[in-house]
Amino acid sequence: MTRWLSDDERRAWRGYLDMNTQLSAQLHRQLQADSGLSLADFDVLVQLTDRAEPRMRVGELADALQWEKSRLSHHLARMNKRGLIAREDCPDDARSVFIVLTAKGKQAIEQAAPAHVDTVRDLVFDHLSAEEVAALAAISARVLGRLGRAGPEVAQ
Amino acid sequence: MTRWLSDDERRAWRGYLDMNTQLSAQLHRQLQADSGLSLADFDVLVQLTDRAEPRMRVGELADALQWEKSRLSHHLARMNKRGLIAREDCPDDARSVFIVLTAKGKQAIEQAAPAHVDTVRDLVFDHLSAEEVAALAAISARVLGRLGRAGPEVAQ
DNA sequence: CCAAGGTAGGTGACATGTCAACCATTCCGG
DNA sequence: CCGGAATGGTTGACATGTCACCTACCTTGG
Repeated sequence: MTRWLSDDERRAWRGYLDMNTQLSAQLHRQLQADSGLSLADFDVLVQLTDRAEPRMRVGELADALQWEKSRLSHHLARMNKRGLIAREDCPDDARSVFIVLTAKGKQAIEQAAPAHVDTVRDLVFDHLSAEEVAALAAISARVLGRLGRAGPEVAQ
Repeated sequence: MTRWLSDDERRAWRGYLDMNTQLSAQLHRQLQADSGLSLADFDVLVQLTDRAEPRMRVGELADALQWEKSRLSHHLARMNKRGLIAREDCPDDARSVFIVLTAKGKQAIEQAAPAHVDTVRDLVFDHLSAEEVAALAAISARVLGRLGRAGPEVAQ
Protein backbone atom coordinates (compact mmCIF):
# COMPACT_ATOMS: atom_id res chain seq x y z
CA MET A 1 0.00 0.00 0.00
CA THR A 2 1.58 3.24 -1.15
CA ARG A 3 1.39 6.26 1.07
CA TRP A 4 1.37 9.49 -0.86
CA LEU A 5 3.29 12.44 0.55
CA SER A 6 1.73 14.74 3.13
CA ASP A 7 1.04 18.30 2.09
CA ASP A 8 4.15 19.52 3.85
CA GLU A 9 6.26 16.86 2.25
CA ARG A 10 4.83 17.54 -1.15
CA ARG A 11 5.52 21.24 -0.73
CA ALA A 12 9.09 20.56 0.34
CA TRP A 13 9.67 18.11 -2.48
CA ARG A 14 8.30 20.39 -5.17
CA GLY A 15 10.35 23.24 -3.78
CA TYR A 16 13.46 21.15 -3.74
CA LEU A 17 12.97 20.03 -7.33
CA ASP A 18 12.25 23.52 -8.58
CA MET A 19 15.16 24.99 -6.67
CA ASN A 20 17.45 22.42 -8.18
CA THR A 21 16.39 23.06 -11.69
CA GLN A 22 16.49 26.80 -11.51
CA LEU A 23 19.56 27.08 -9.36
CA SER A 24 21.72 24.88 -11.52
CA ALA A 25 20.44 26.58 -14.66
CA GLN A 26 21.32 29.96 -13.20
CA LEU A 27 24.73 28.88 -11.94
CA HIS A 28 25.47 27.39 -15.32
CA ARG A 29 24.44 30.53 -17.16
CA GLN A 30 26.56 32.70 -14.93
CA LEU A 31 29.63 30.54 -15.19
CA GLN A 32 29.27 30.13 -18.92
CA ALA A 33 28.71 33.82 -19.56
CA ASP A 34 31.42 34.93 -17.21
CA SER A 35 34.20 32.53 -18.06
CA GLY A 36 33.18 30.25 -20.90
CA LEU A 37 33.24 27.23 -18.59
CA SER A 38 30.43 24.78 -17.94
CA LEU A 39 29.71 23.53 -14.42
CA ALA A 40 31.24 20.23 -15.48
CA ASP A 41 34.41 21.94 -16.67
CA PHE A 42 34.53 23.82 -13.40
CA ASP A 43 34.26 20.67 -11.32
CA VAL A 44 37.03 18.99 -13.25
CA LEU A 45 39.30 22.01 -12.95
CA VAL A 46 38.62 22.32 -9.23
CA GLN A 47 39.75 18.75 -8.69
CA LEU A 48 42.96 19.42 -10.55
CA THR A 49 43.58 22.59 -8.61
CA ASP A 50 42.90 21.64 -5.00
CA ARG A 51 45.84 19.35 -4.46
CA ALA A 52 49.57 19.21 -3.93
CA GLU A 53 50.34 16.95 -6.90
CA PRO A 54 49.27 18.79 -10.01
CA ARG A 55 48.87 15.50 -11.86
CA MET A 56 45.97 13.14 -11.43
CA ARG A 57 45.17 9.82 -13.05
CA VAL A 58 41.87 9.56 -14.90
CA GLY A 59 40.55 7.00 -12.47
CA GLU A 60 41.32 9.20 -9.49
CA LEU A 61 39.44 12.02 -11.16
CA ALA A 62 36.50 9.74 -11.84
CA ASP A 63 36.41 8.71 -8.17
CA ALA A 64 36.71 12.26 -6.91
CA LEU A 65 34.00 13.53 -9.21
CA GLN A 66 31.81 10.46 -8.92
CA TRP A 67 31.51 10.37 -12.68
CA GLU A 68 31.32 7.39 -14.98
CA LYS A 69 34.65 6.87 -16.63
CA SER A 70 33.08 7.08 -20.05
CA ARG A 71 31.61 10.46 -19.34
CA LEU A 72 34.91 11.65 -17.97
CA SER A 73 36.79 10.31 -20.96
CA HIS A 74 34.55 12.18 -23.39
CA HIS A 75 34.69 15.31 -21.30
CA LEU A 76 38.46 15.23 -20.98
CA ALA A 77 38.73 14.84 -24.74
CA ARG A 78 36.71 18.01 -25.17
CA MET A 79 38.63 19.91 -22.52
CA ASN A 80 41.84 18.73 -24.09
CA LYS A 81 40.72 20.03 -27.46
CA ARG A 82 39.96 23.37 -25.84
CA GLY A 83 43.40 23.46 -24.27
CA LEU A 84 42.21 23.41 -20.65
CA ILE A 85 43.99 20.21 -19.70
CA ALA A 86 46.67 17.99 -21.16
CA ARG A 87 47.62 14.33 -20.95
CA GLU A 88 50.88 12.84 -19.78
CA ASP A 89 52.08 9.28 -19.93
CA CYS A 90 52.18 7.49 -16.62
CA PRO A 91 55.56 5.80 -16.18
CA ASP A 92 54.35 3.39 -13.47
CA ASP A 93 51.53 1.93 -15.52
CA ALA A 94 51.38 2.20 -19.28
CA ARG A 95 47.59 1.79 -19.27
CA SER A 96 47.17 4.85 -17.14
CA VAL A 97 47.23 8.52 -18.10
CA PHE A 98 47.99 11.60 -16.07
CA ILE A 99 45.79 14.61 -16.53
CA VAL A 100 47.39 17.97 -15.89
CA LEU A 101 46.13 21.51 -15.82
CA THR A 102 47.49 23.65 -18.64
CA ALA A 103 48.37 27.30 -18.10
CA LYS A 104 45.14 28.16 -19.86
CA GLY A 105 43.16 25.83 -17.62
CA LYS A 106 44.78 27.27 -14.53
CA GLN A 107 44.02 30.76 -15.66
CA ALA A 108 40.42 29.83 -16.48
CA ILE A 109 39.66 28.35 -13.08
CA GLU A 110 41.38 31.14 -11.18
CA GLN A 111 39.43 33.70 -13.11
CA ALA A 112 36.12 31.86 -12.84
CA ALA A 113 36.11 30.83 -9.19
CA PRO A 114 35.57 34.17 -7.44
CA ALA A 115 32.54 35.15 -9.51
CA HIS A 116 31.12 31.67 -9.11
CA VAL A 117 31.43 31.82 -5.35
CA ASP A 118 29.88 35.27 -5.36
CA THR A 119 26.95 33.88 -7.28
CA VAL A 120 26.49 31.01 -4.87
CA ARG A 121 26.50 33.44 -1.96
CA ASP A 122 24.19 35.80 -3.77
CA LEU A 123 21.68 33.14 -4.76
CA VAL A 124 21.84 30.92 -1.71
CA PHE A 125 23.78 31.68 1.42
CA ASP A 126 23.01 35.35 1.72
CA HIS A 127 19.38 34.37 2.20
CA LEU A 128 19.77 31.55 4.72
CA SER A 129 20.09 31.71 8.48
CA ALA A 130 22.80 29.77 10.26
CA GLU A 131 20.12 27.30 11.33
CA GLU A 132 19.02 26.78 7.76
CA VAL A 133 22.57 26.19 6.61
CA ALA A 134 22.95 23.64 9.38
CA ALA A 135 19.65 22.04 8.40
CA LEU A 136 20.73 21.81 4.78
CA ALA A 137 23.95 20.12 5.80
CA ALA A 138 22.06 17.74 8.07
CA ILE A 139 19.49 16.87 5.43
CA SER A 140 22.17 16.21 2.84
CA ALA A 141 24.08 14.04 5.25
CA ARG A 142 20.98 11.99 6.07
CA VAL A 143 20.00 11.46 2.48
CA LEU A 144 23.54 10.73 1.38
CA GLY A 145 23.83 8.27 4.21
CA ARG A 146 20.79 6.46 2.93
CA LEU A 147 22.01 6.58 -0.65
CA GLY A 148 25.40 5.25 0.33
CA ARG A 149 23.90 2.38 2.29
CA ALA A 150 21.37 1.67 -0.40
CA GLY A 151 23.62 1.39 -3.40
CA PRO A 152 21.84 1.01 -6.73
CA GLU A 153 18.92 -1.04 -5.42
CA VAL A 154 15.43 0.28 -5.28
CA ALA A 155 12.77 0.87 -2.66
CA GLN A 156 11.56 -2.57 -1.65
CA MET B 1 36.67 41.48 -2.62
CA THR B 2 35.34 37.92 -2.78
CA ARG B 3 34.47 36.17 0.44
CA TRP B 4 34.88 32.43 0.28
CA LEU B 5 32.34 30.27 2.04
CA SER B 6 32.63 29.48 5.73
CA ASP B 7 33.35 25.89 6.69
CA ASP B 8 29.70 25.30 7.55
CA GLU B 9 28.56 26.80 4.31
CA ARG B 10 31.05 24.81 2.32
CA ARG B 11 29.94 21.63 4.04
CA ALA B 12 26.30 22.41 3.33
CA TRP B 13 27.01 23.31 -0.28
CA ARG B 14 29.05 20.23 -0.99
CA GLY B 15 26.39 18.10 0.65
CA TYR B 16 23.68 19.72 -1.36
CA LEU B 17 25.53 19.19 -4.63
CA ASP B 18 26.35 15.58 -3.86
CA MET B 19 22.84 14.86 -2.69
CA ASN B 20 21.47 16.29 -5.90
CA THR B 21 23.68 14.27 -8.12
CA GLN B 22 23.19 10.99 -6.36
CA LEU B 23 19.54 11.43 -5.58
CA SER B 24 18.51 12.25 -9.11
CA ALA B 25 20.68 9.47 -10.48
CA GLN B 26 19.05 7.01 -8.12
CA LEU B 27 15.53 8.22 -8.80
CA HIS B 28 16.20 8.03 -12.49
CA ARG B 29 17.54 4.50 -12.27
CA GLN B 30 14.57 3.34 -10.23
CA LEU B 31 12.01 4.89 -12.53
CA GLN B 32 13.75 3.64 -15.64
CA ALA B 33 14.17 0.12 -14.35
CA ASP B 34 10.71 -0.09 -12.92
CA SER B 35 8.65 1.43 -15.68
CA GLY B 36 10.84 2.34 -18.63
CA LEU B 37 10.20 6.03 -18.09
CA SER B 38 12.77 8.77 -17.60
CA LEU B 39 12.25 11.48 -15.01
CA ALA B 40 11.51 13.84 -17.88
CA ASP B 41 8.86 11.49 -19.26
CA PHE B 42 7.39 11.24 -15.81
CA ASP B 43 7.15 14.99 -15.38
CA VAL B 44 5.42 15.40 -18.72
CA LEU B 45 2.96 12.62 -17.97
CA VAL B 46 2.20 14.04 -14.53
CA GLN B 47 1.25 17.35 -16.09
CA LEU B 48 -1.09 15.64 -18.50
CA THR B 49 -2.64 13.59 -15.73
CA ASP B 50 -3.29 16.09 -12.96
CA ARG B 51 -6.00 18.10 -14.61
CA ALA B 52 -9.63 18.10 -15.60
CA GLU B 53 -9.09 18.74 -19.31
CA PRO B 54 -7.10 15.83 -20.68
CA ARG B 55 -5.74 18.02 -23.51
CA MET B 56 -3.02 20.60 -23.11
CA ARG B 57 -1.40 22.90 -25.61
CA VAL B 58 2.36 22.64 -26.04
CA GLY B 59 2.90 26.12 -24.69
CA GLU B 60 0.89 25.38 -21.54
CA LEU B 61 3.00 22.31 -20.96
CA ALA B 62 6.17 24.32 -21.45
CA ASP B 63 5.00 26.85 -18.87
CA ALA B 64 3.95 24.21 -16.38
CA LEU B 65 7.22 22.32 -16.71
CA GLN B 66 9.38 25.41 -17.01
CA TRP B 67 11.05 23.86 -20.02
CA GLU B 68 12.32 25.54 -23.14
CA LYS B 69 9.89 25.01 -25.94
CA SER B 70 12.56 23.45 -28.10
CA ARG B 71 13.38 20.87 -25.48
CA LEU B 72 9.74 20.10 -25.05
CA SER B 73 9.17 19.80 -28.78
CA HIS B 74 11.99 17.29 -29.14
CA HIS B 75 10.86 15.38 -26.09
CA LEU B 76 7.25 15.24 -27.25
CA ALA B 77 8.41 13.92 -30.60
CA ARG B 78 10.18 11.07 -28.83
CA MET B 79 7.27 10.36 -26.51
CA ASN B 80 4.96 10.44 -29.48
CA LYS B 81 7.12 7.89 -31.26
CA ARG B 82 6.95 5.68 -28.19
CA GLY B 83 3.18 5.99 -28.11
CA LEU B 84 2.97 7.72 -24.73
CA ILE B 85 1.25 10.83 -26.02
CA ALA B 86 -0.50 11.92 -29.18
CA ARG B 87 -1.15 15.19 -30.99
CA GLU B 88 -4.46 16.76 -31.90
CA ASP B 89 -5.20 19.76 -34.04
CA CYS B 90 -6.32 22.80 -32.17
CA PRO B 91 -9.44 24.24 -33.78
CA ASP B 92 -9.08 27.68 -32.15
CA ASP B 93 -5.61 28.34 -33.46
CA ALA B 94 -4.16 26.49 -36.41
CA ARG B 95 -0.59 27.12 -35.18
CA SER B 96 -1.26 25.38 -31.93
CA VAL B 97 -1.31 21.69 -31.09
CA PHE B 98 -3.04 19.76 -28.35
CA ILE B 99 -1.10 17.06 -26.57
CA VAL B 100 -3.10 14.19 -25.13
CA LEU B 101 -2.27 11.18 -23.07
CA THR B 102 -2.68 7.89 -24.92
CA ALA B 103 -4.00 4.80 -23.18
CA LYS B 104 -0.43 3.54 -23.06
CA GLY B 105 0.77 6.79 -21.54
CA LYS B 106 -1.97 6.73 -18.95
CA GLN B 107 -1.16 3.19 -18.05
CA ALA B 108 2.57 3.98 -17.83
CA ILE B 109 2.14 6.87 -15.40
CA GLU B 110 -0.37 5.04 -13.26
CA GLN B 111 1.91 2.09 -13.00
CA ALA B 112 5.04 4.16 -12.37
CA ALA B 113 3.80 6.68 -9.83
CA PRO B 114 3.38 4.50 -6.73
CA ALA B 115 6.85 2.99 -6.89
CA HIS B 116 8.33 6.39 -7.57
CA VAL B 117 6.65 7.88 -4.52
CA ASP B 118 7.80 4.93 -2.46
CA THR B 119 11.34 5.59 -3.58
CA VAL B 120 11.14 9.27 -2.70
CA ARG B 121 9.88 8.36 0.76
CA ASP B 122 12.48 5.66 1.15
CA LEU B 123 15.38 7.82 0.08
CA VAL B 124 14.32 11.12 1.55
CA PHE B 125 11.32 11.66 3.76
CA ASP B 126 11.61 8.57 5.89
CA HIS B 127 14.87 9.98 7.18
CA LEU B 128 13.86 13.55 7.87
CA SER B 129 12.17 15.03 10.91
CA ALA B 130 9.19 17.32 10.53
CA GLU B 131 11.51 20.23 11.32
CA GLU B 132 13.87 19.22 8.56
CA VAL B 133 11.03 18.93 6.07
CA ALA B 134 9.91 22.39 7.08
CA ALA B 135 13.46 23.69 6.76
CA LEU B 136 13.80 22.21 3.29
CA ALA B 137 10.58 23.90 2.21
CA ALA B 138 11.72 27.18 3.74
CA ILE B 139 15.14 27.03 2.12
CA SER B 140 13.65 26.24 -1.28
CA ALA B 141 11.19 29.08 -0.94
CA ARG B 142 13.93 31.54 -0.05
CA VAL B 143 16.20 30.51 -2.88
CA LEU B 144 13.37 30.38 -5.38
CA GLY B 145 12.30 33.81 -4.23
CA ARG B 146 15.75 35.15 -4.98
CA LEU B 147 15.90 33.35 -8.32
CA GLY B 148 12.53 34.69 -9.30
CA ARG B 149 13.47 38.24 -8.44
CA ALA B 150 16.86 37.91 -10.08
CA GLY B 151 15.86 36.59 -13.47
CA PRO B 152 18.75 35.65 -15.72
CA GLU B 153 21.16 38.31 -14.45
CA VAL B 154 24.23 37.46 -12.51
CA ALA B 155 25.72 38.25 -9.12
CA GLN B 156 26.63 41.94 -9.17
C1' DC C 1 57.15 -18.26 -18.58
C1' DC C 2 52.44 -18.13 -20.12
C1' DA C 3 47.49 -18.15 -20.40
C1' DA C 4 43.32 -16.27 -18.07
C1' DG C 5 41.33 -12.80 -15.94
C1' DG C 6 41.29 -8.11 -14.04
C1' DT C 7 42.18 -3.10 -14.71
C1' DA C 8 42.74 1.66 -17.08
C1' DG C 9 40.95 3.97 -20.38
C1' DG C 10 38.86 4.96 -24.96
C1' DT C 11 35.19 4.50 -28.75
C1' DG C 12 30.87 4.56 -31.32
C1' DA C 13 26.05 4.65 -31.38
C1' DC C 14 22.51 6.68 -29.61
C1' DA C 15 19.45 9.64 -26.03
C1' DT C 16 18.85 14.08 -24.47
C1' DG C 17 19.40 19.34 -24.20
C1' DT C 18 20.56 23.96 -26.14
C1' DC C 19 20.82 27.53 -29.52
C1' DA C 20 19.52 29.76 -33.49
C1' DA C 21 17.05 29.99 -37.36
C1' DC C 22 12.76 28.84 -39.56
C1' DC C 23 7.66 28.17 -41.21
C1' DA C 24 2.87 29.12 -40.62
C1' DT C 25 -0.51 31.64 -38.50
C1' DT C 26 -2.60 35.29 -36.07
C1' DC C 27 -2.81 40.14 -34.73
C1' DC C 28 -2.82 44.87 -35.40
C1' DG C 29 -1.98 49.78 -36.91
C1' DG C 30 -2.95 52.54 -40.66
C1' DC D 1 -7.96 45.14 -45.99
C1' DC D 2 -2.88 44.76 -45.97
C1' DG D 3 1.92 44.42 -44.58
C1' DG D 4 4.79 43.82 -40.74
C1' DA D 5 5.41 42.26 -36.07
C1' DA D 6 4.25 38.82 -32.68
C1' DT D 7 3.11 33.99 -31.52
C1' DG D 8 3.16 28.73 -31.51
C1' DG D 9 5.71 25.33 -32.62
C1' DT D 10 9.34 22.67 -35.28
C1' DT D 11 13.86 21.75 -37.14
C1' DG D 12 18.96 21.07 -37.63
C1' DA D 13 23.44 21.48 -35.91
C1' DC D 14 25.89 20.67 -32.28
C1' DA D 15 27.23 19.83 -26.94
C1' DT D 16 26.83 16.58 -23.49
C1' DG D 17 25.73 11.91 -21.19
C1' DT D 18 24.91 6.84 -21.19
C1' DC D 19 25.52 2.17 -22.51
C1' DA D 20 27.93 -1.56 -24.41
C1' DC D 21 31.89 -2.97 -26.11
C1' DC D 22 36.98 -2.73 -27.32
C1' DT D 23 42.02 -2.42 -26.61
C1' DA D 24 46.08 -2.50 -24.29
C1' DC D 25 48.35 -3.59 -20.39
C1' DC D 26 49.11 -5.65 -15.88
C1' DT D 27 48.94 -9.68 -12.64
C1' DT D 28 48.87 -14.15 -11.09
C1' DG D 29 48.31 -19.26 -10.65
C1' DG D 30 50.34 -23.19 -12.44
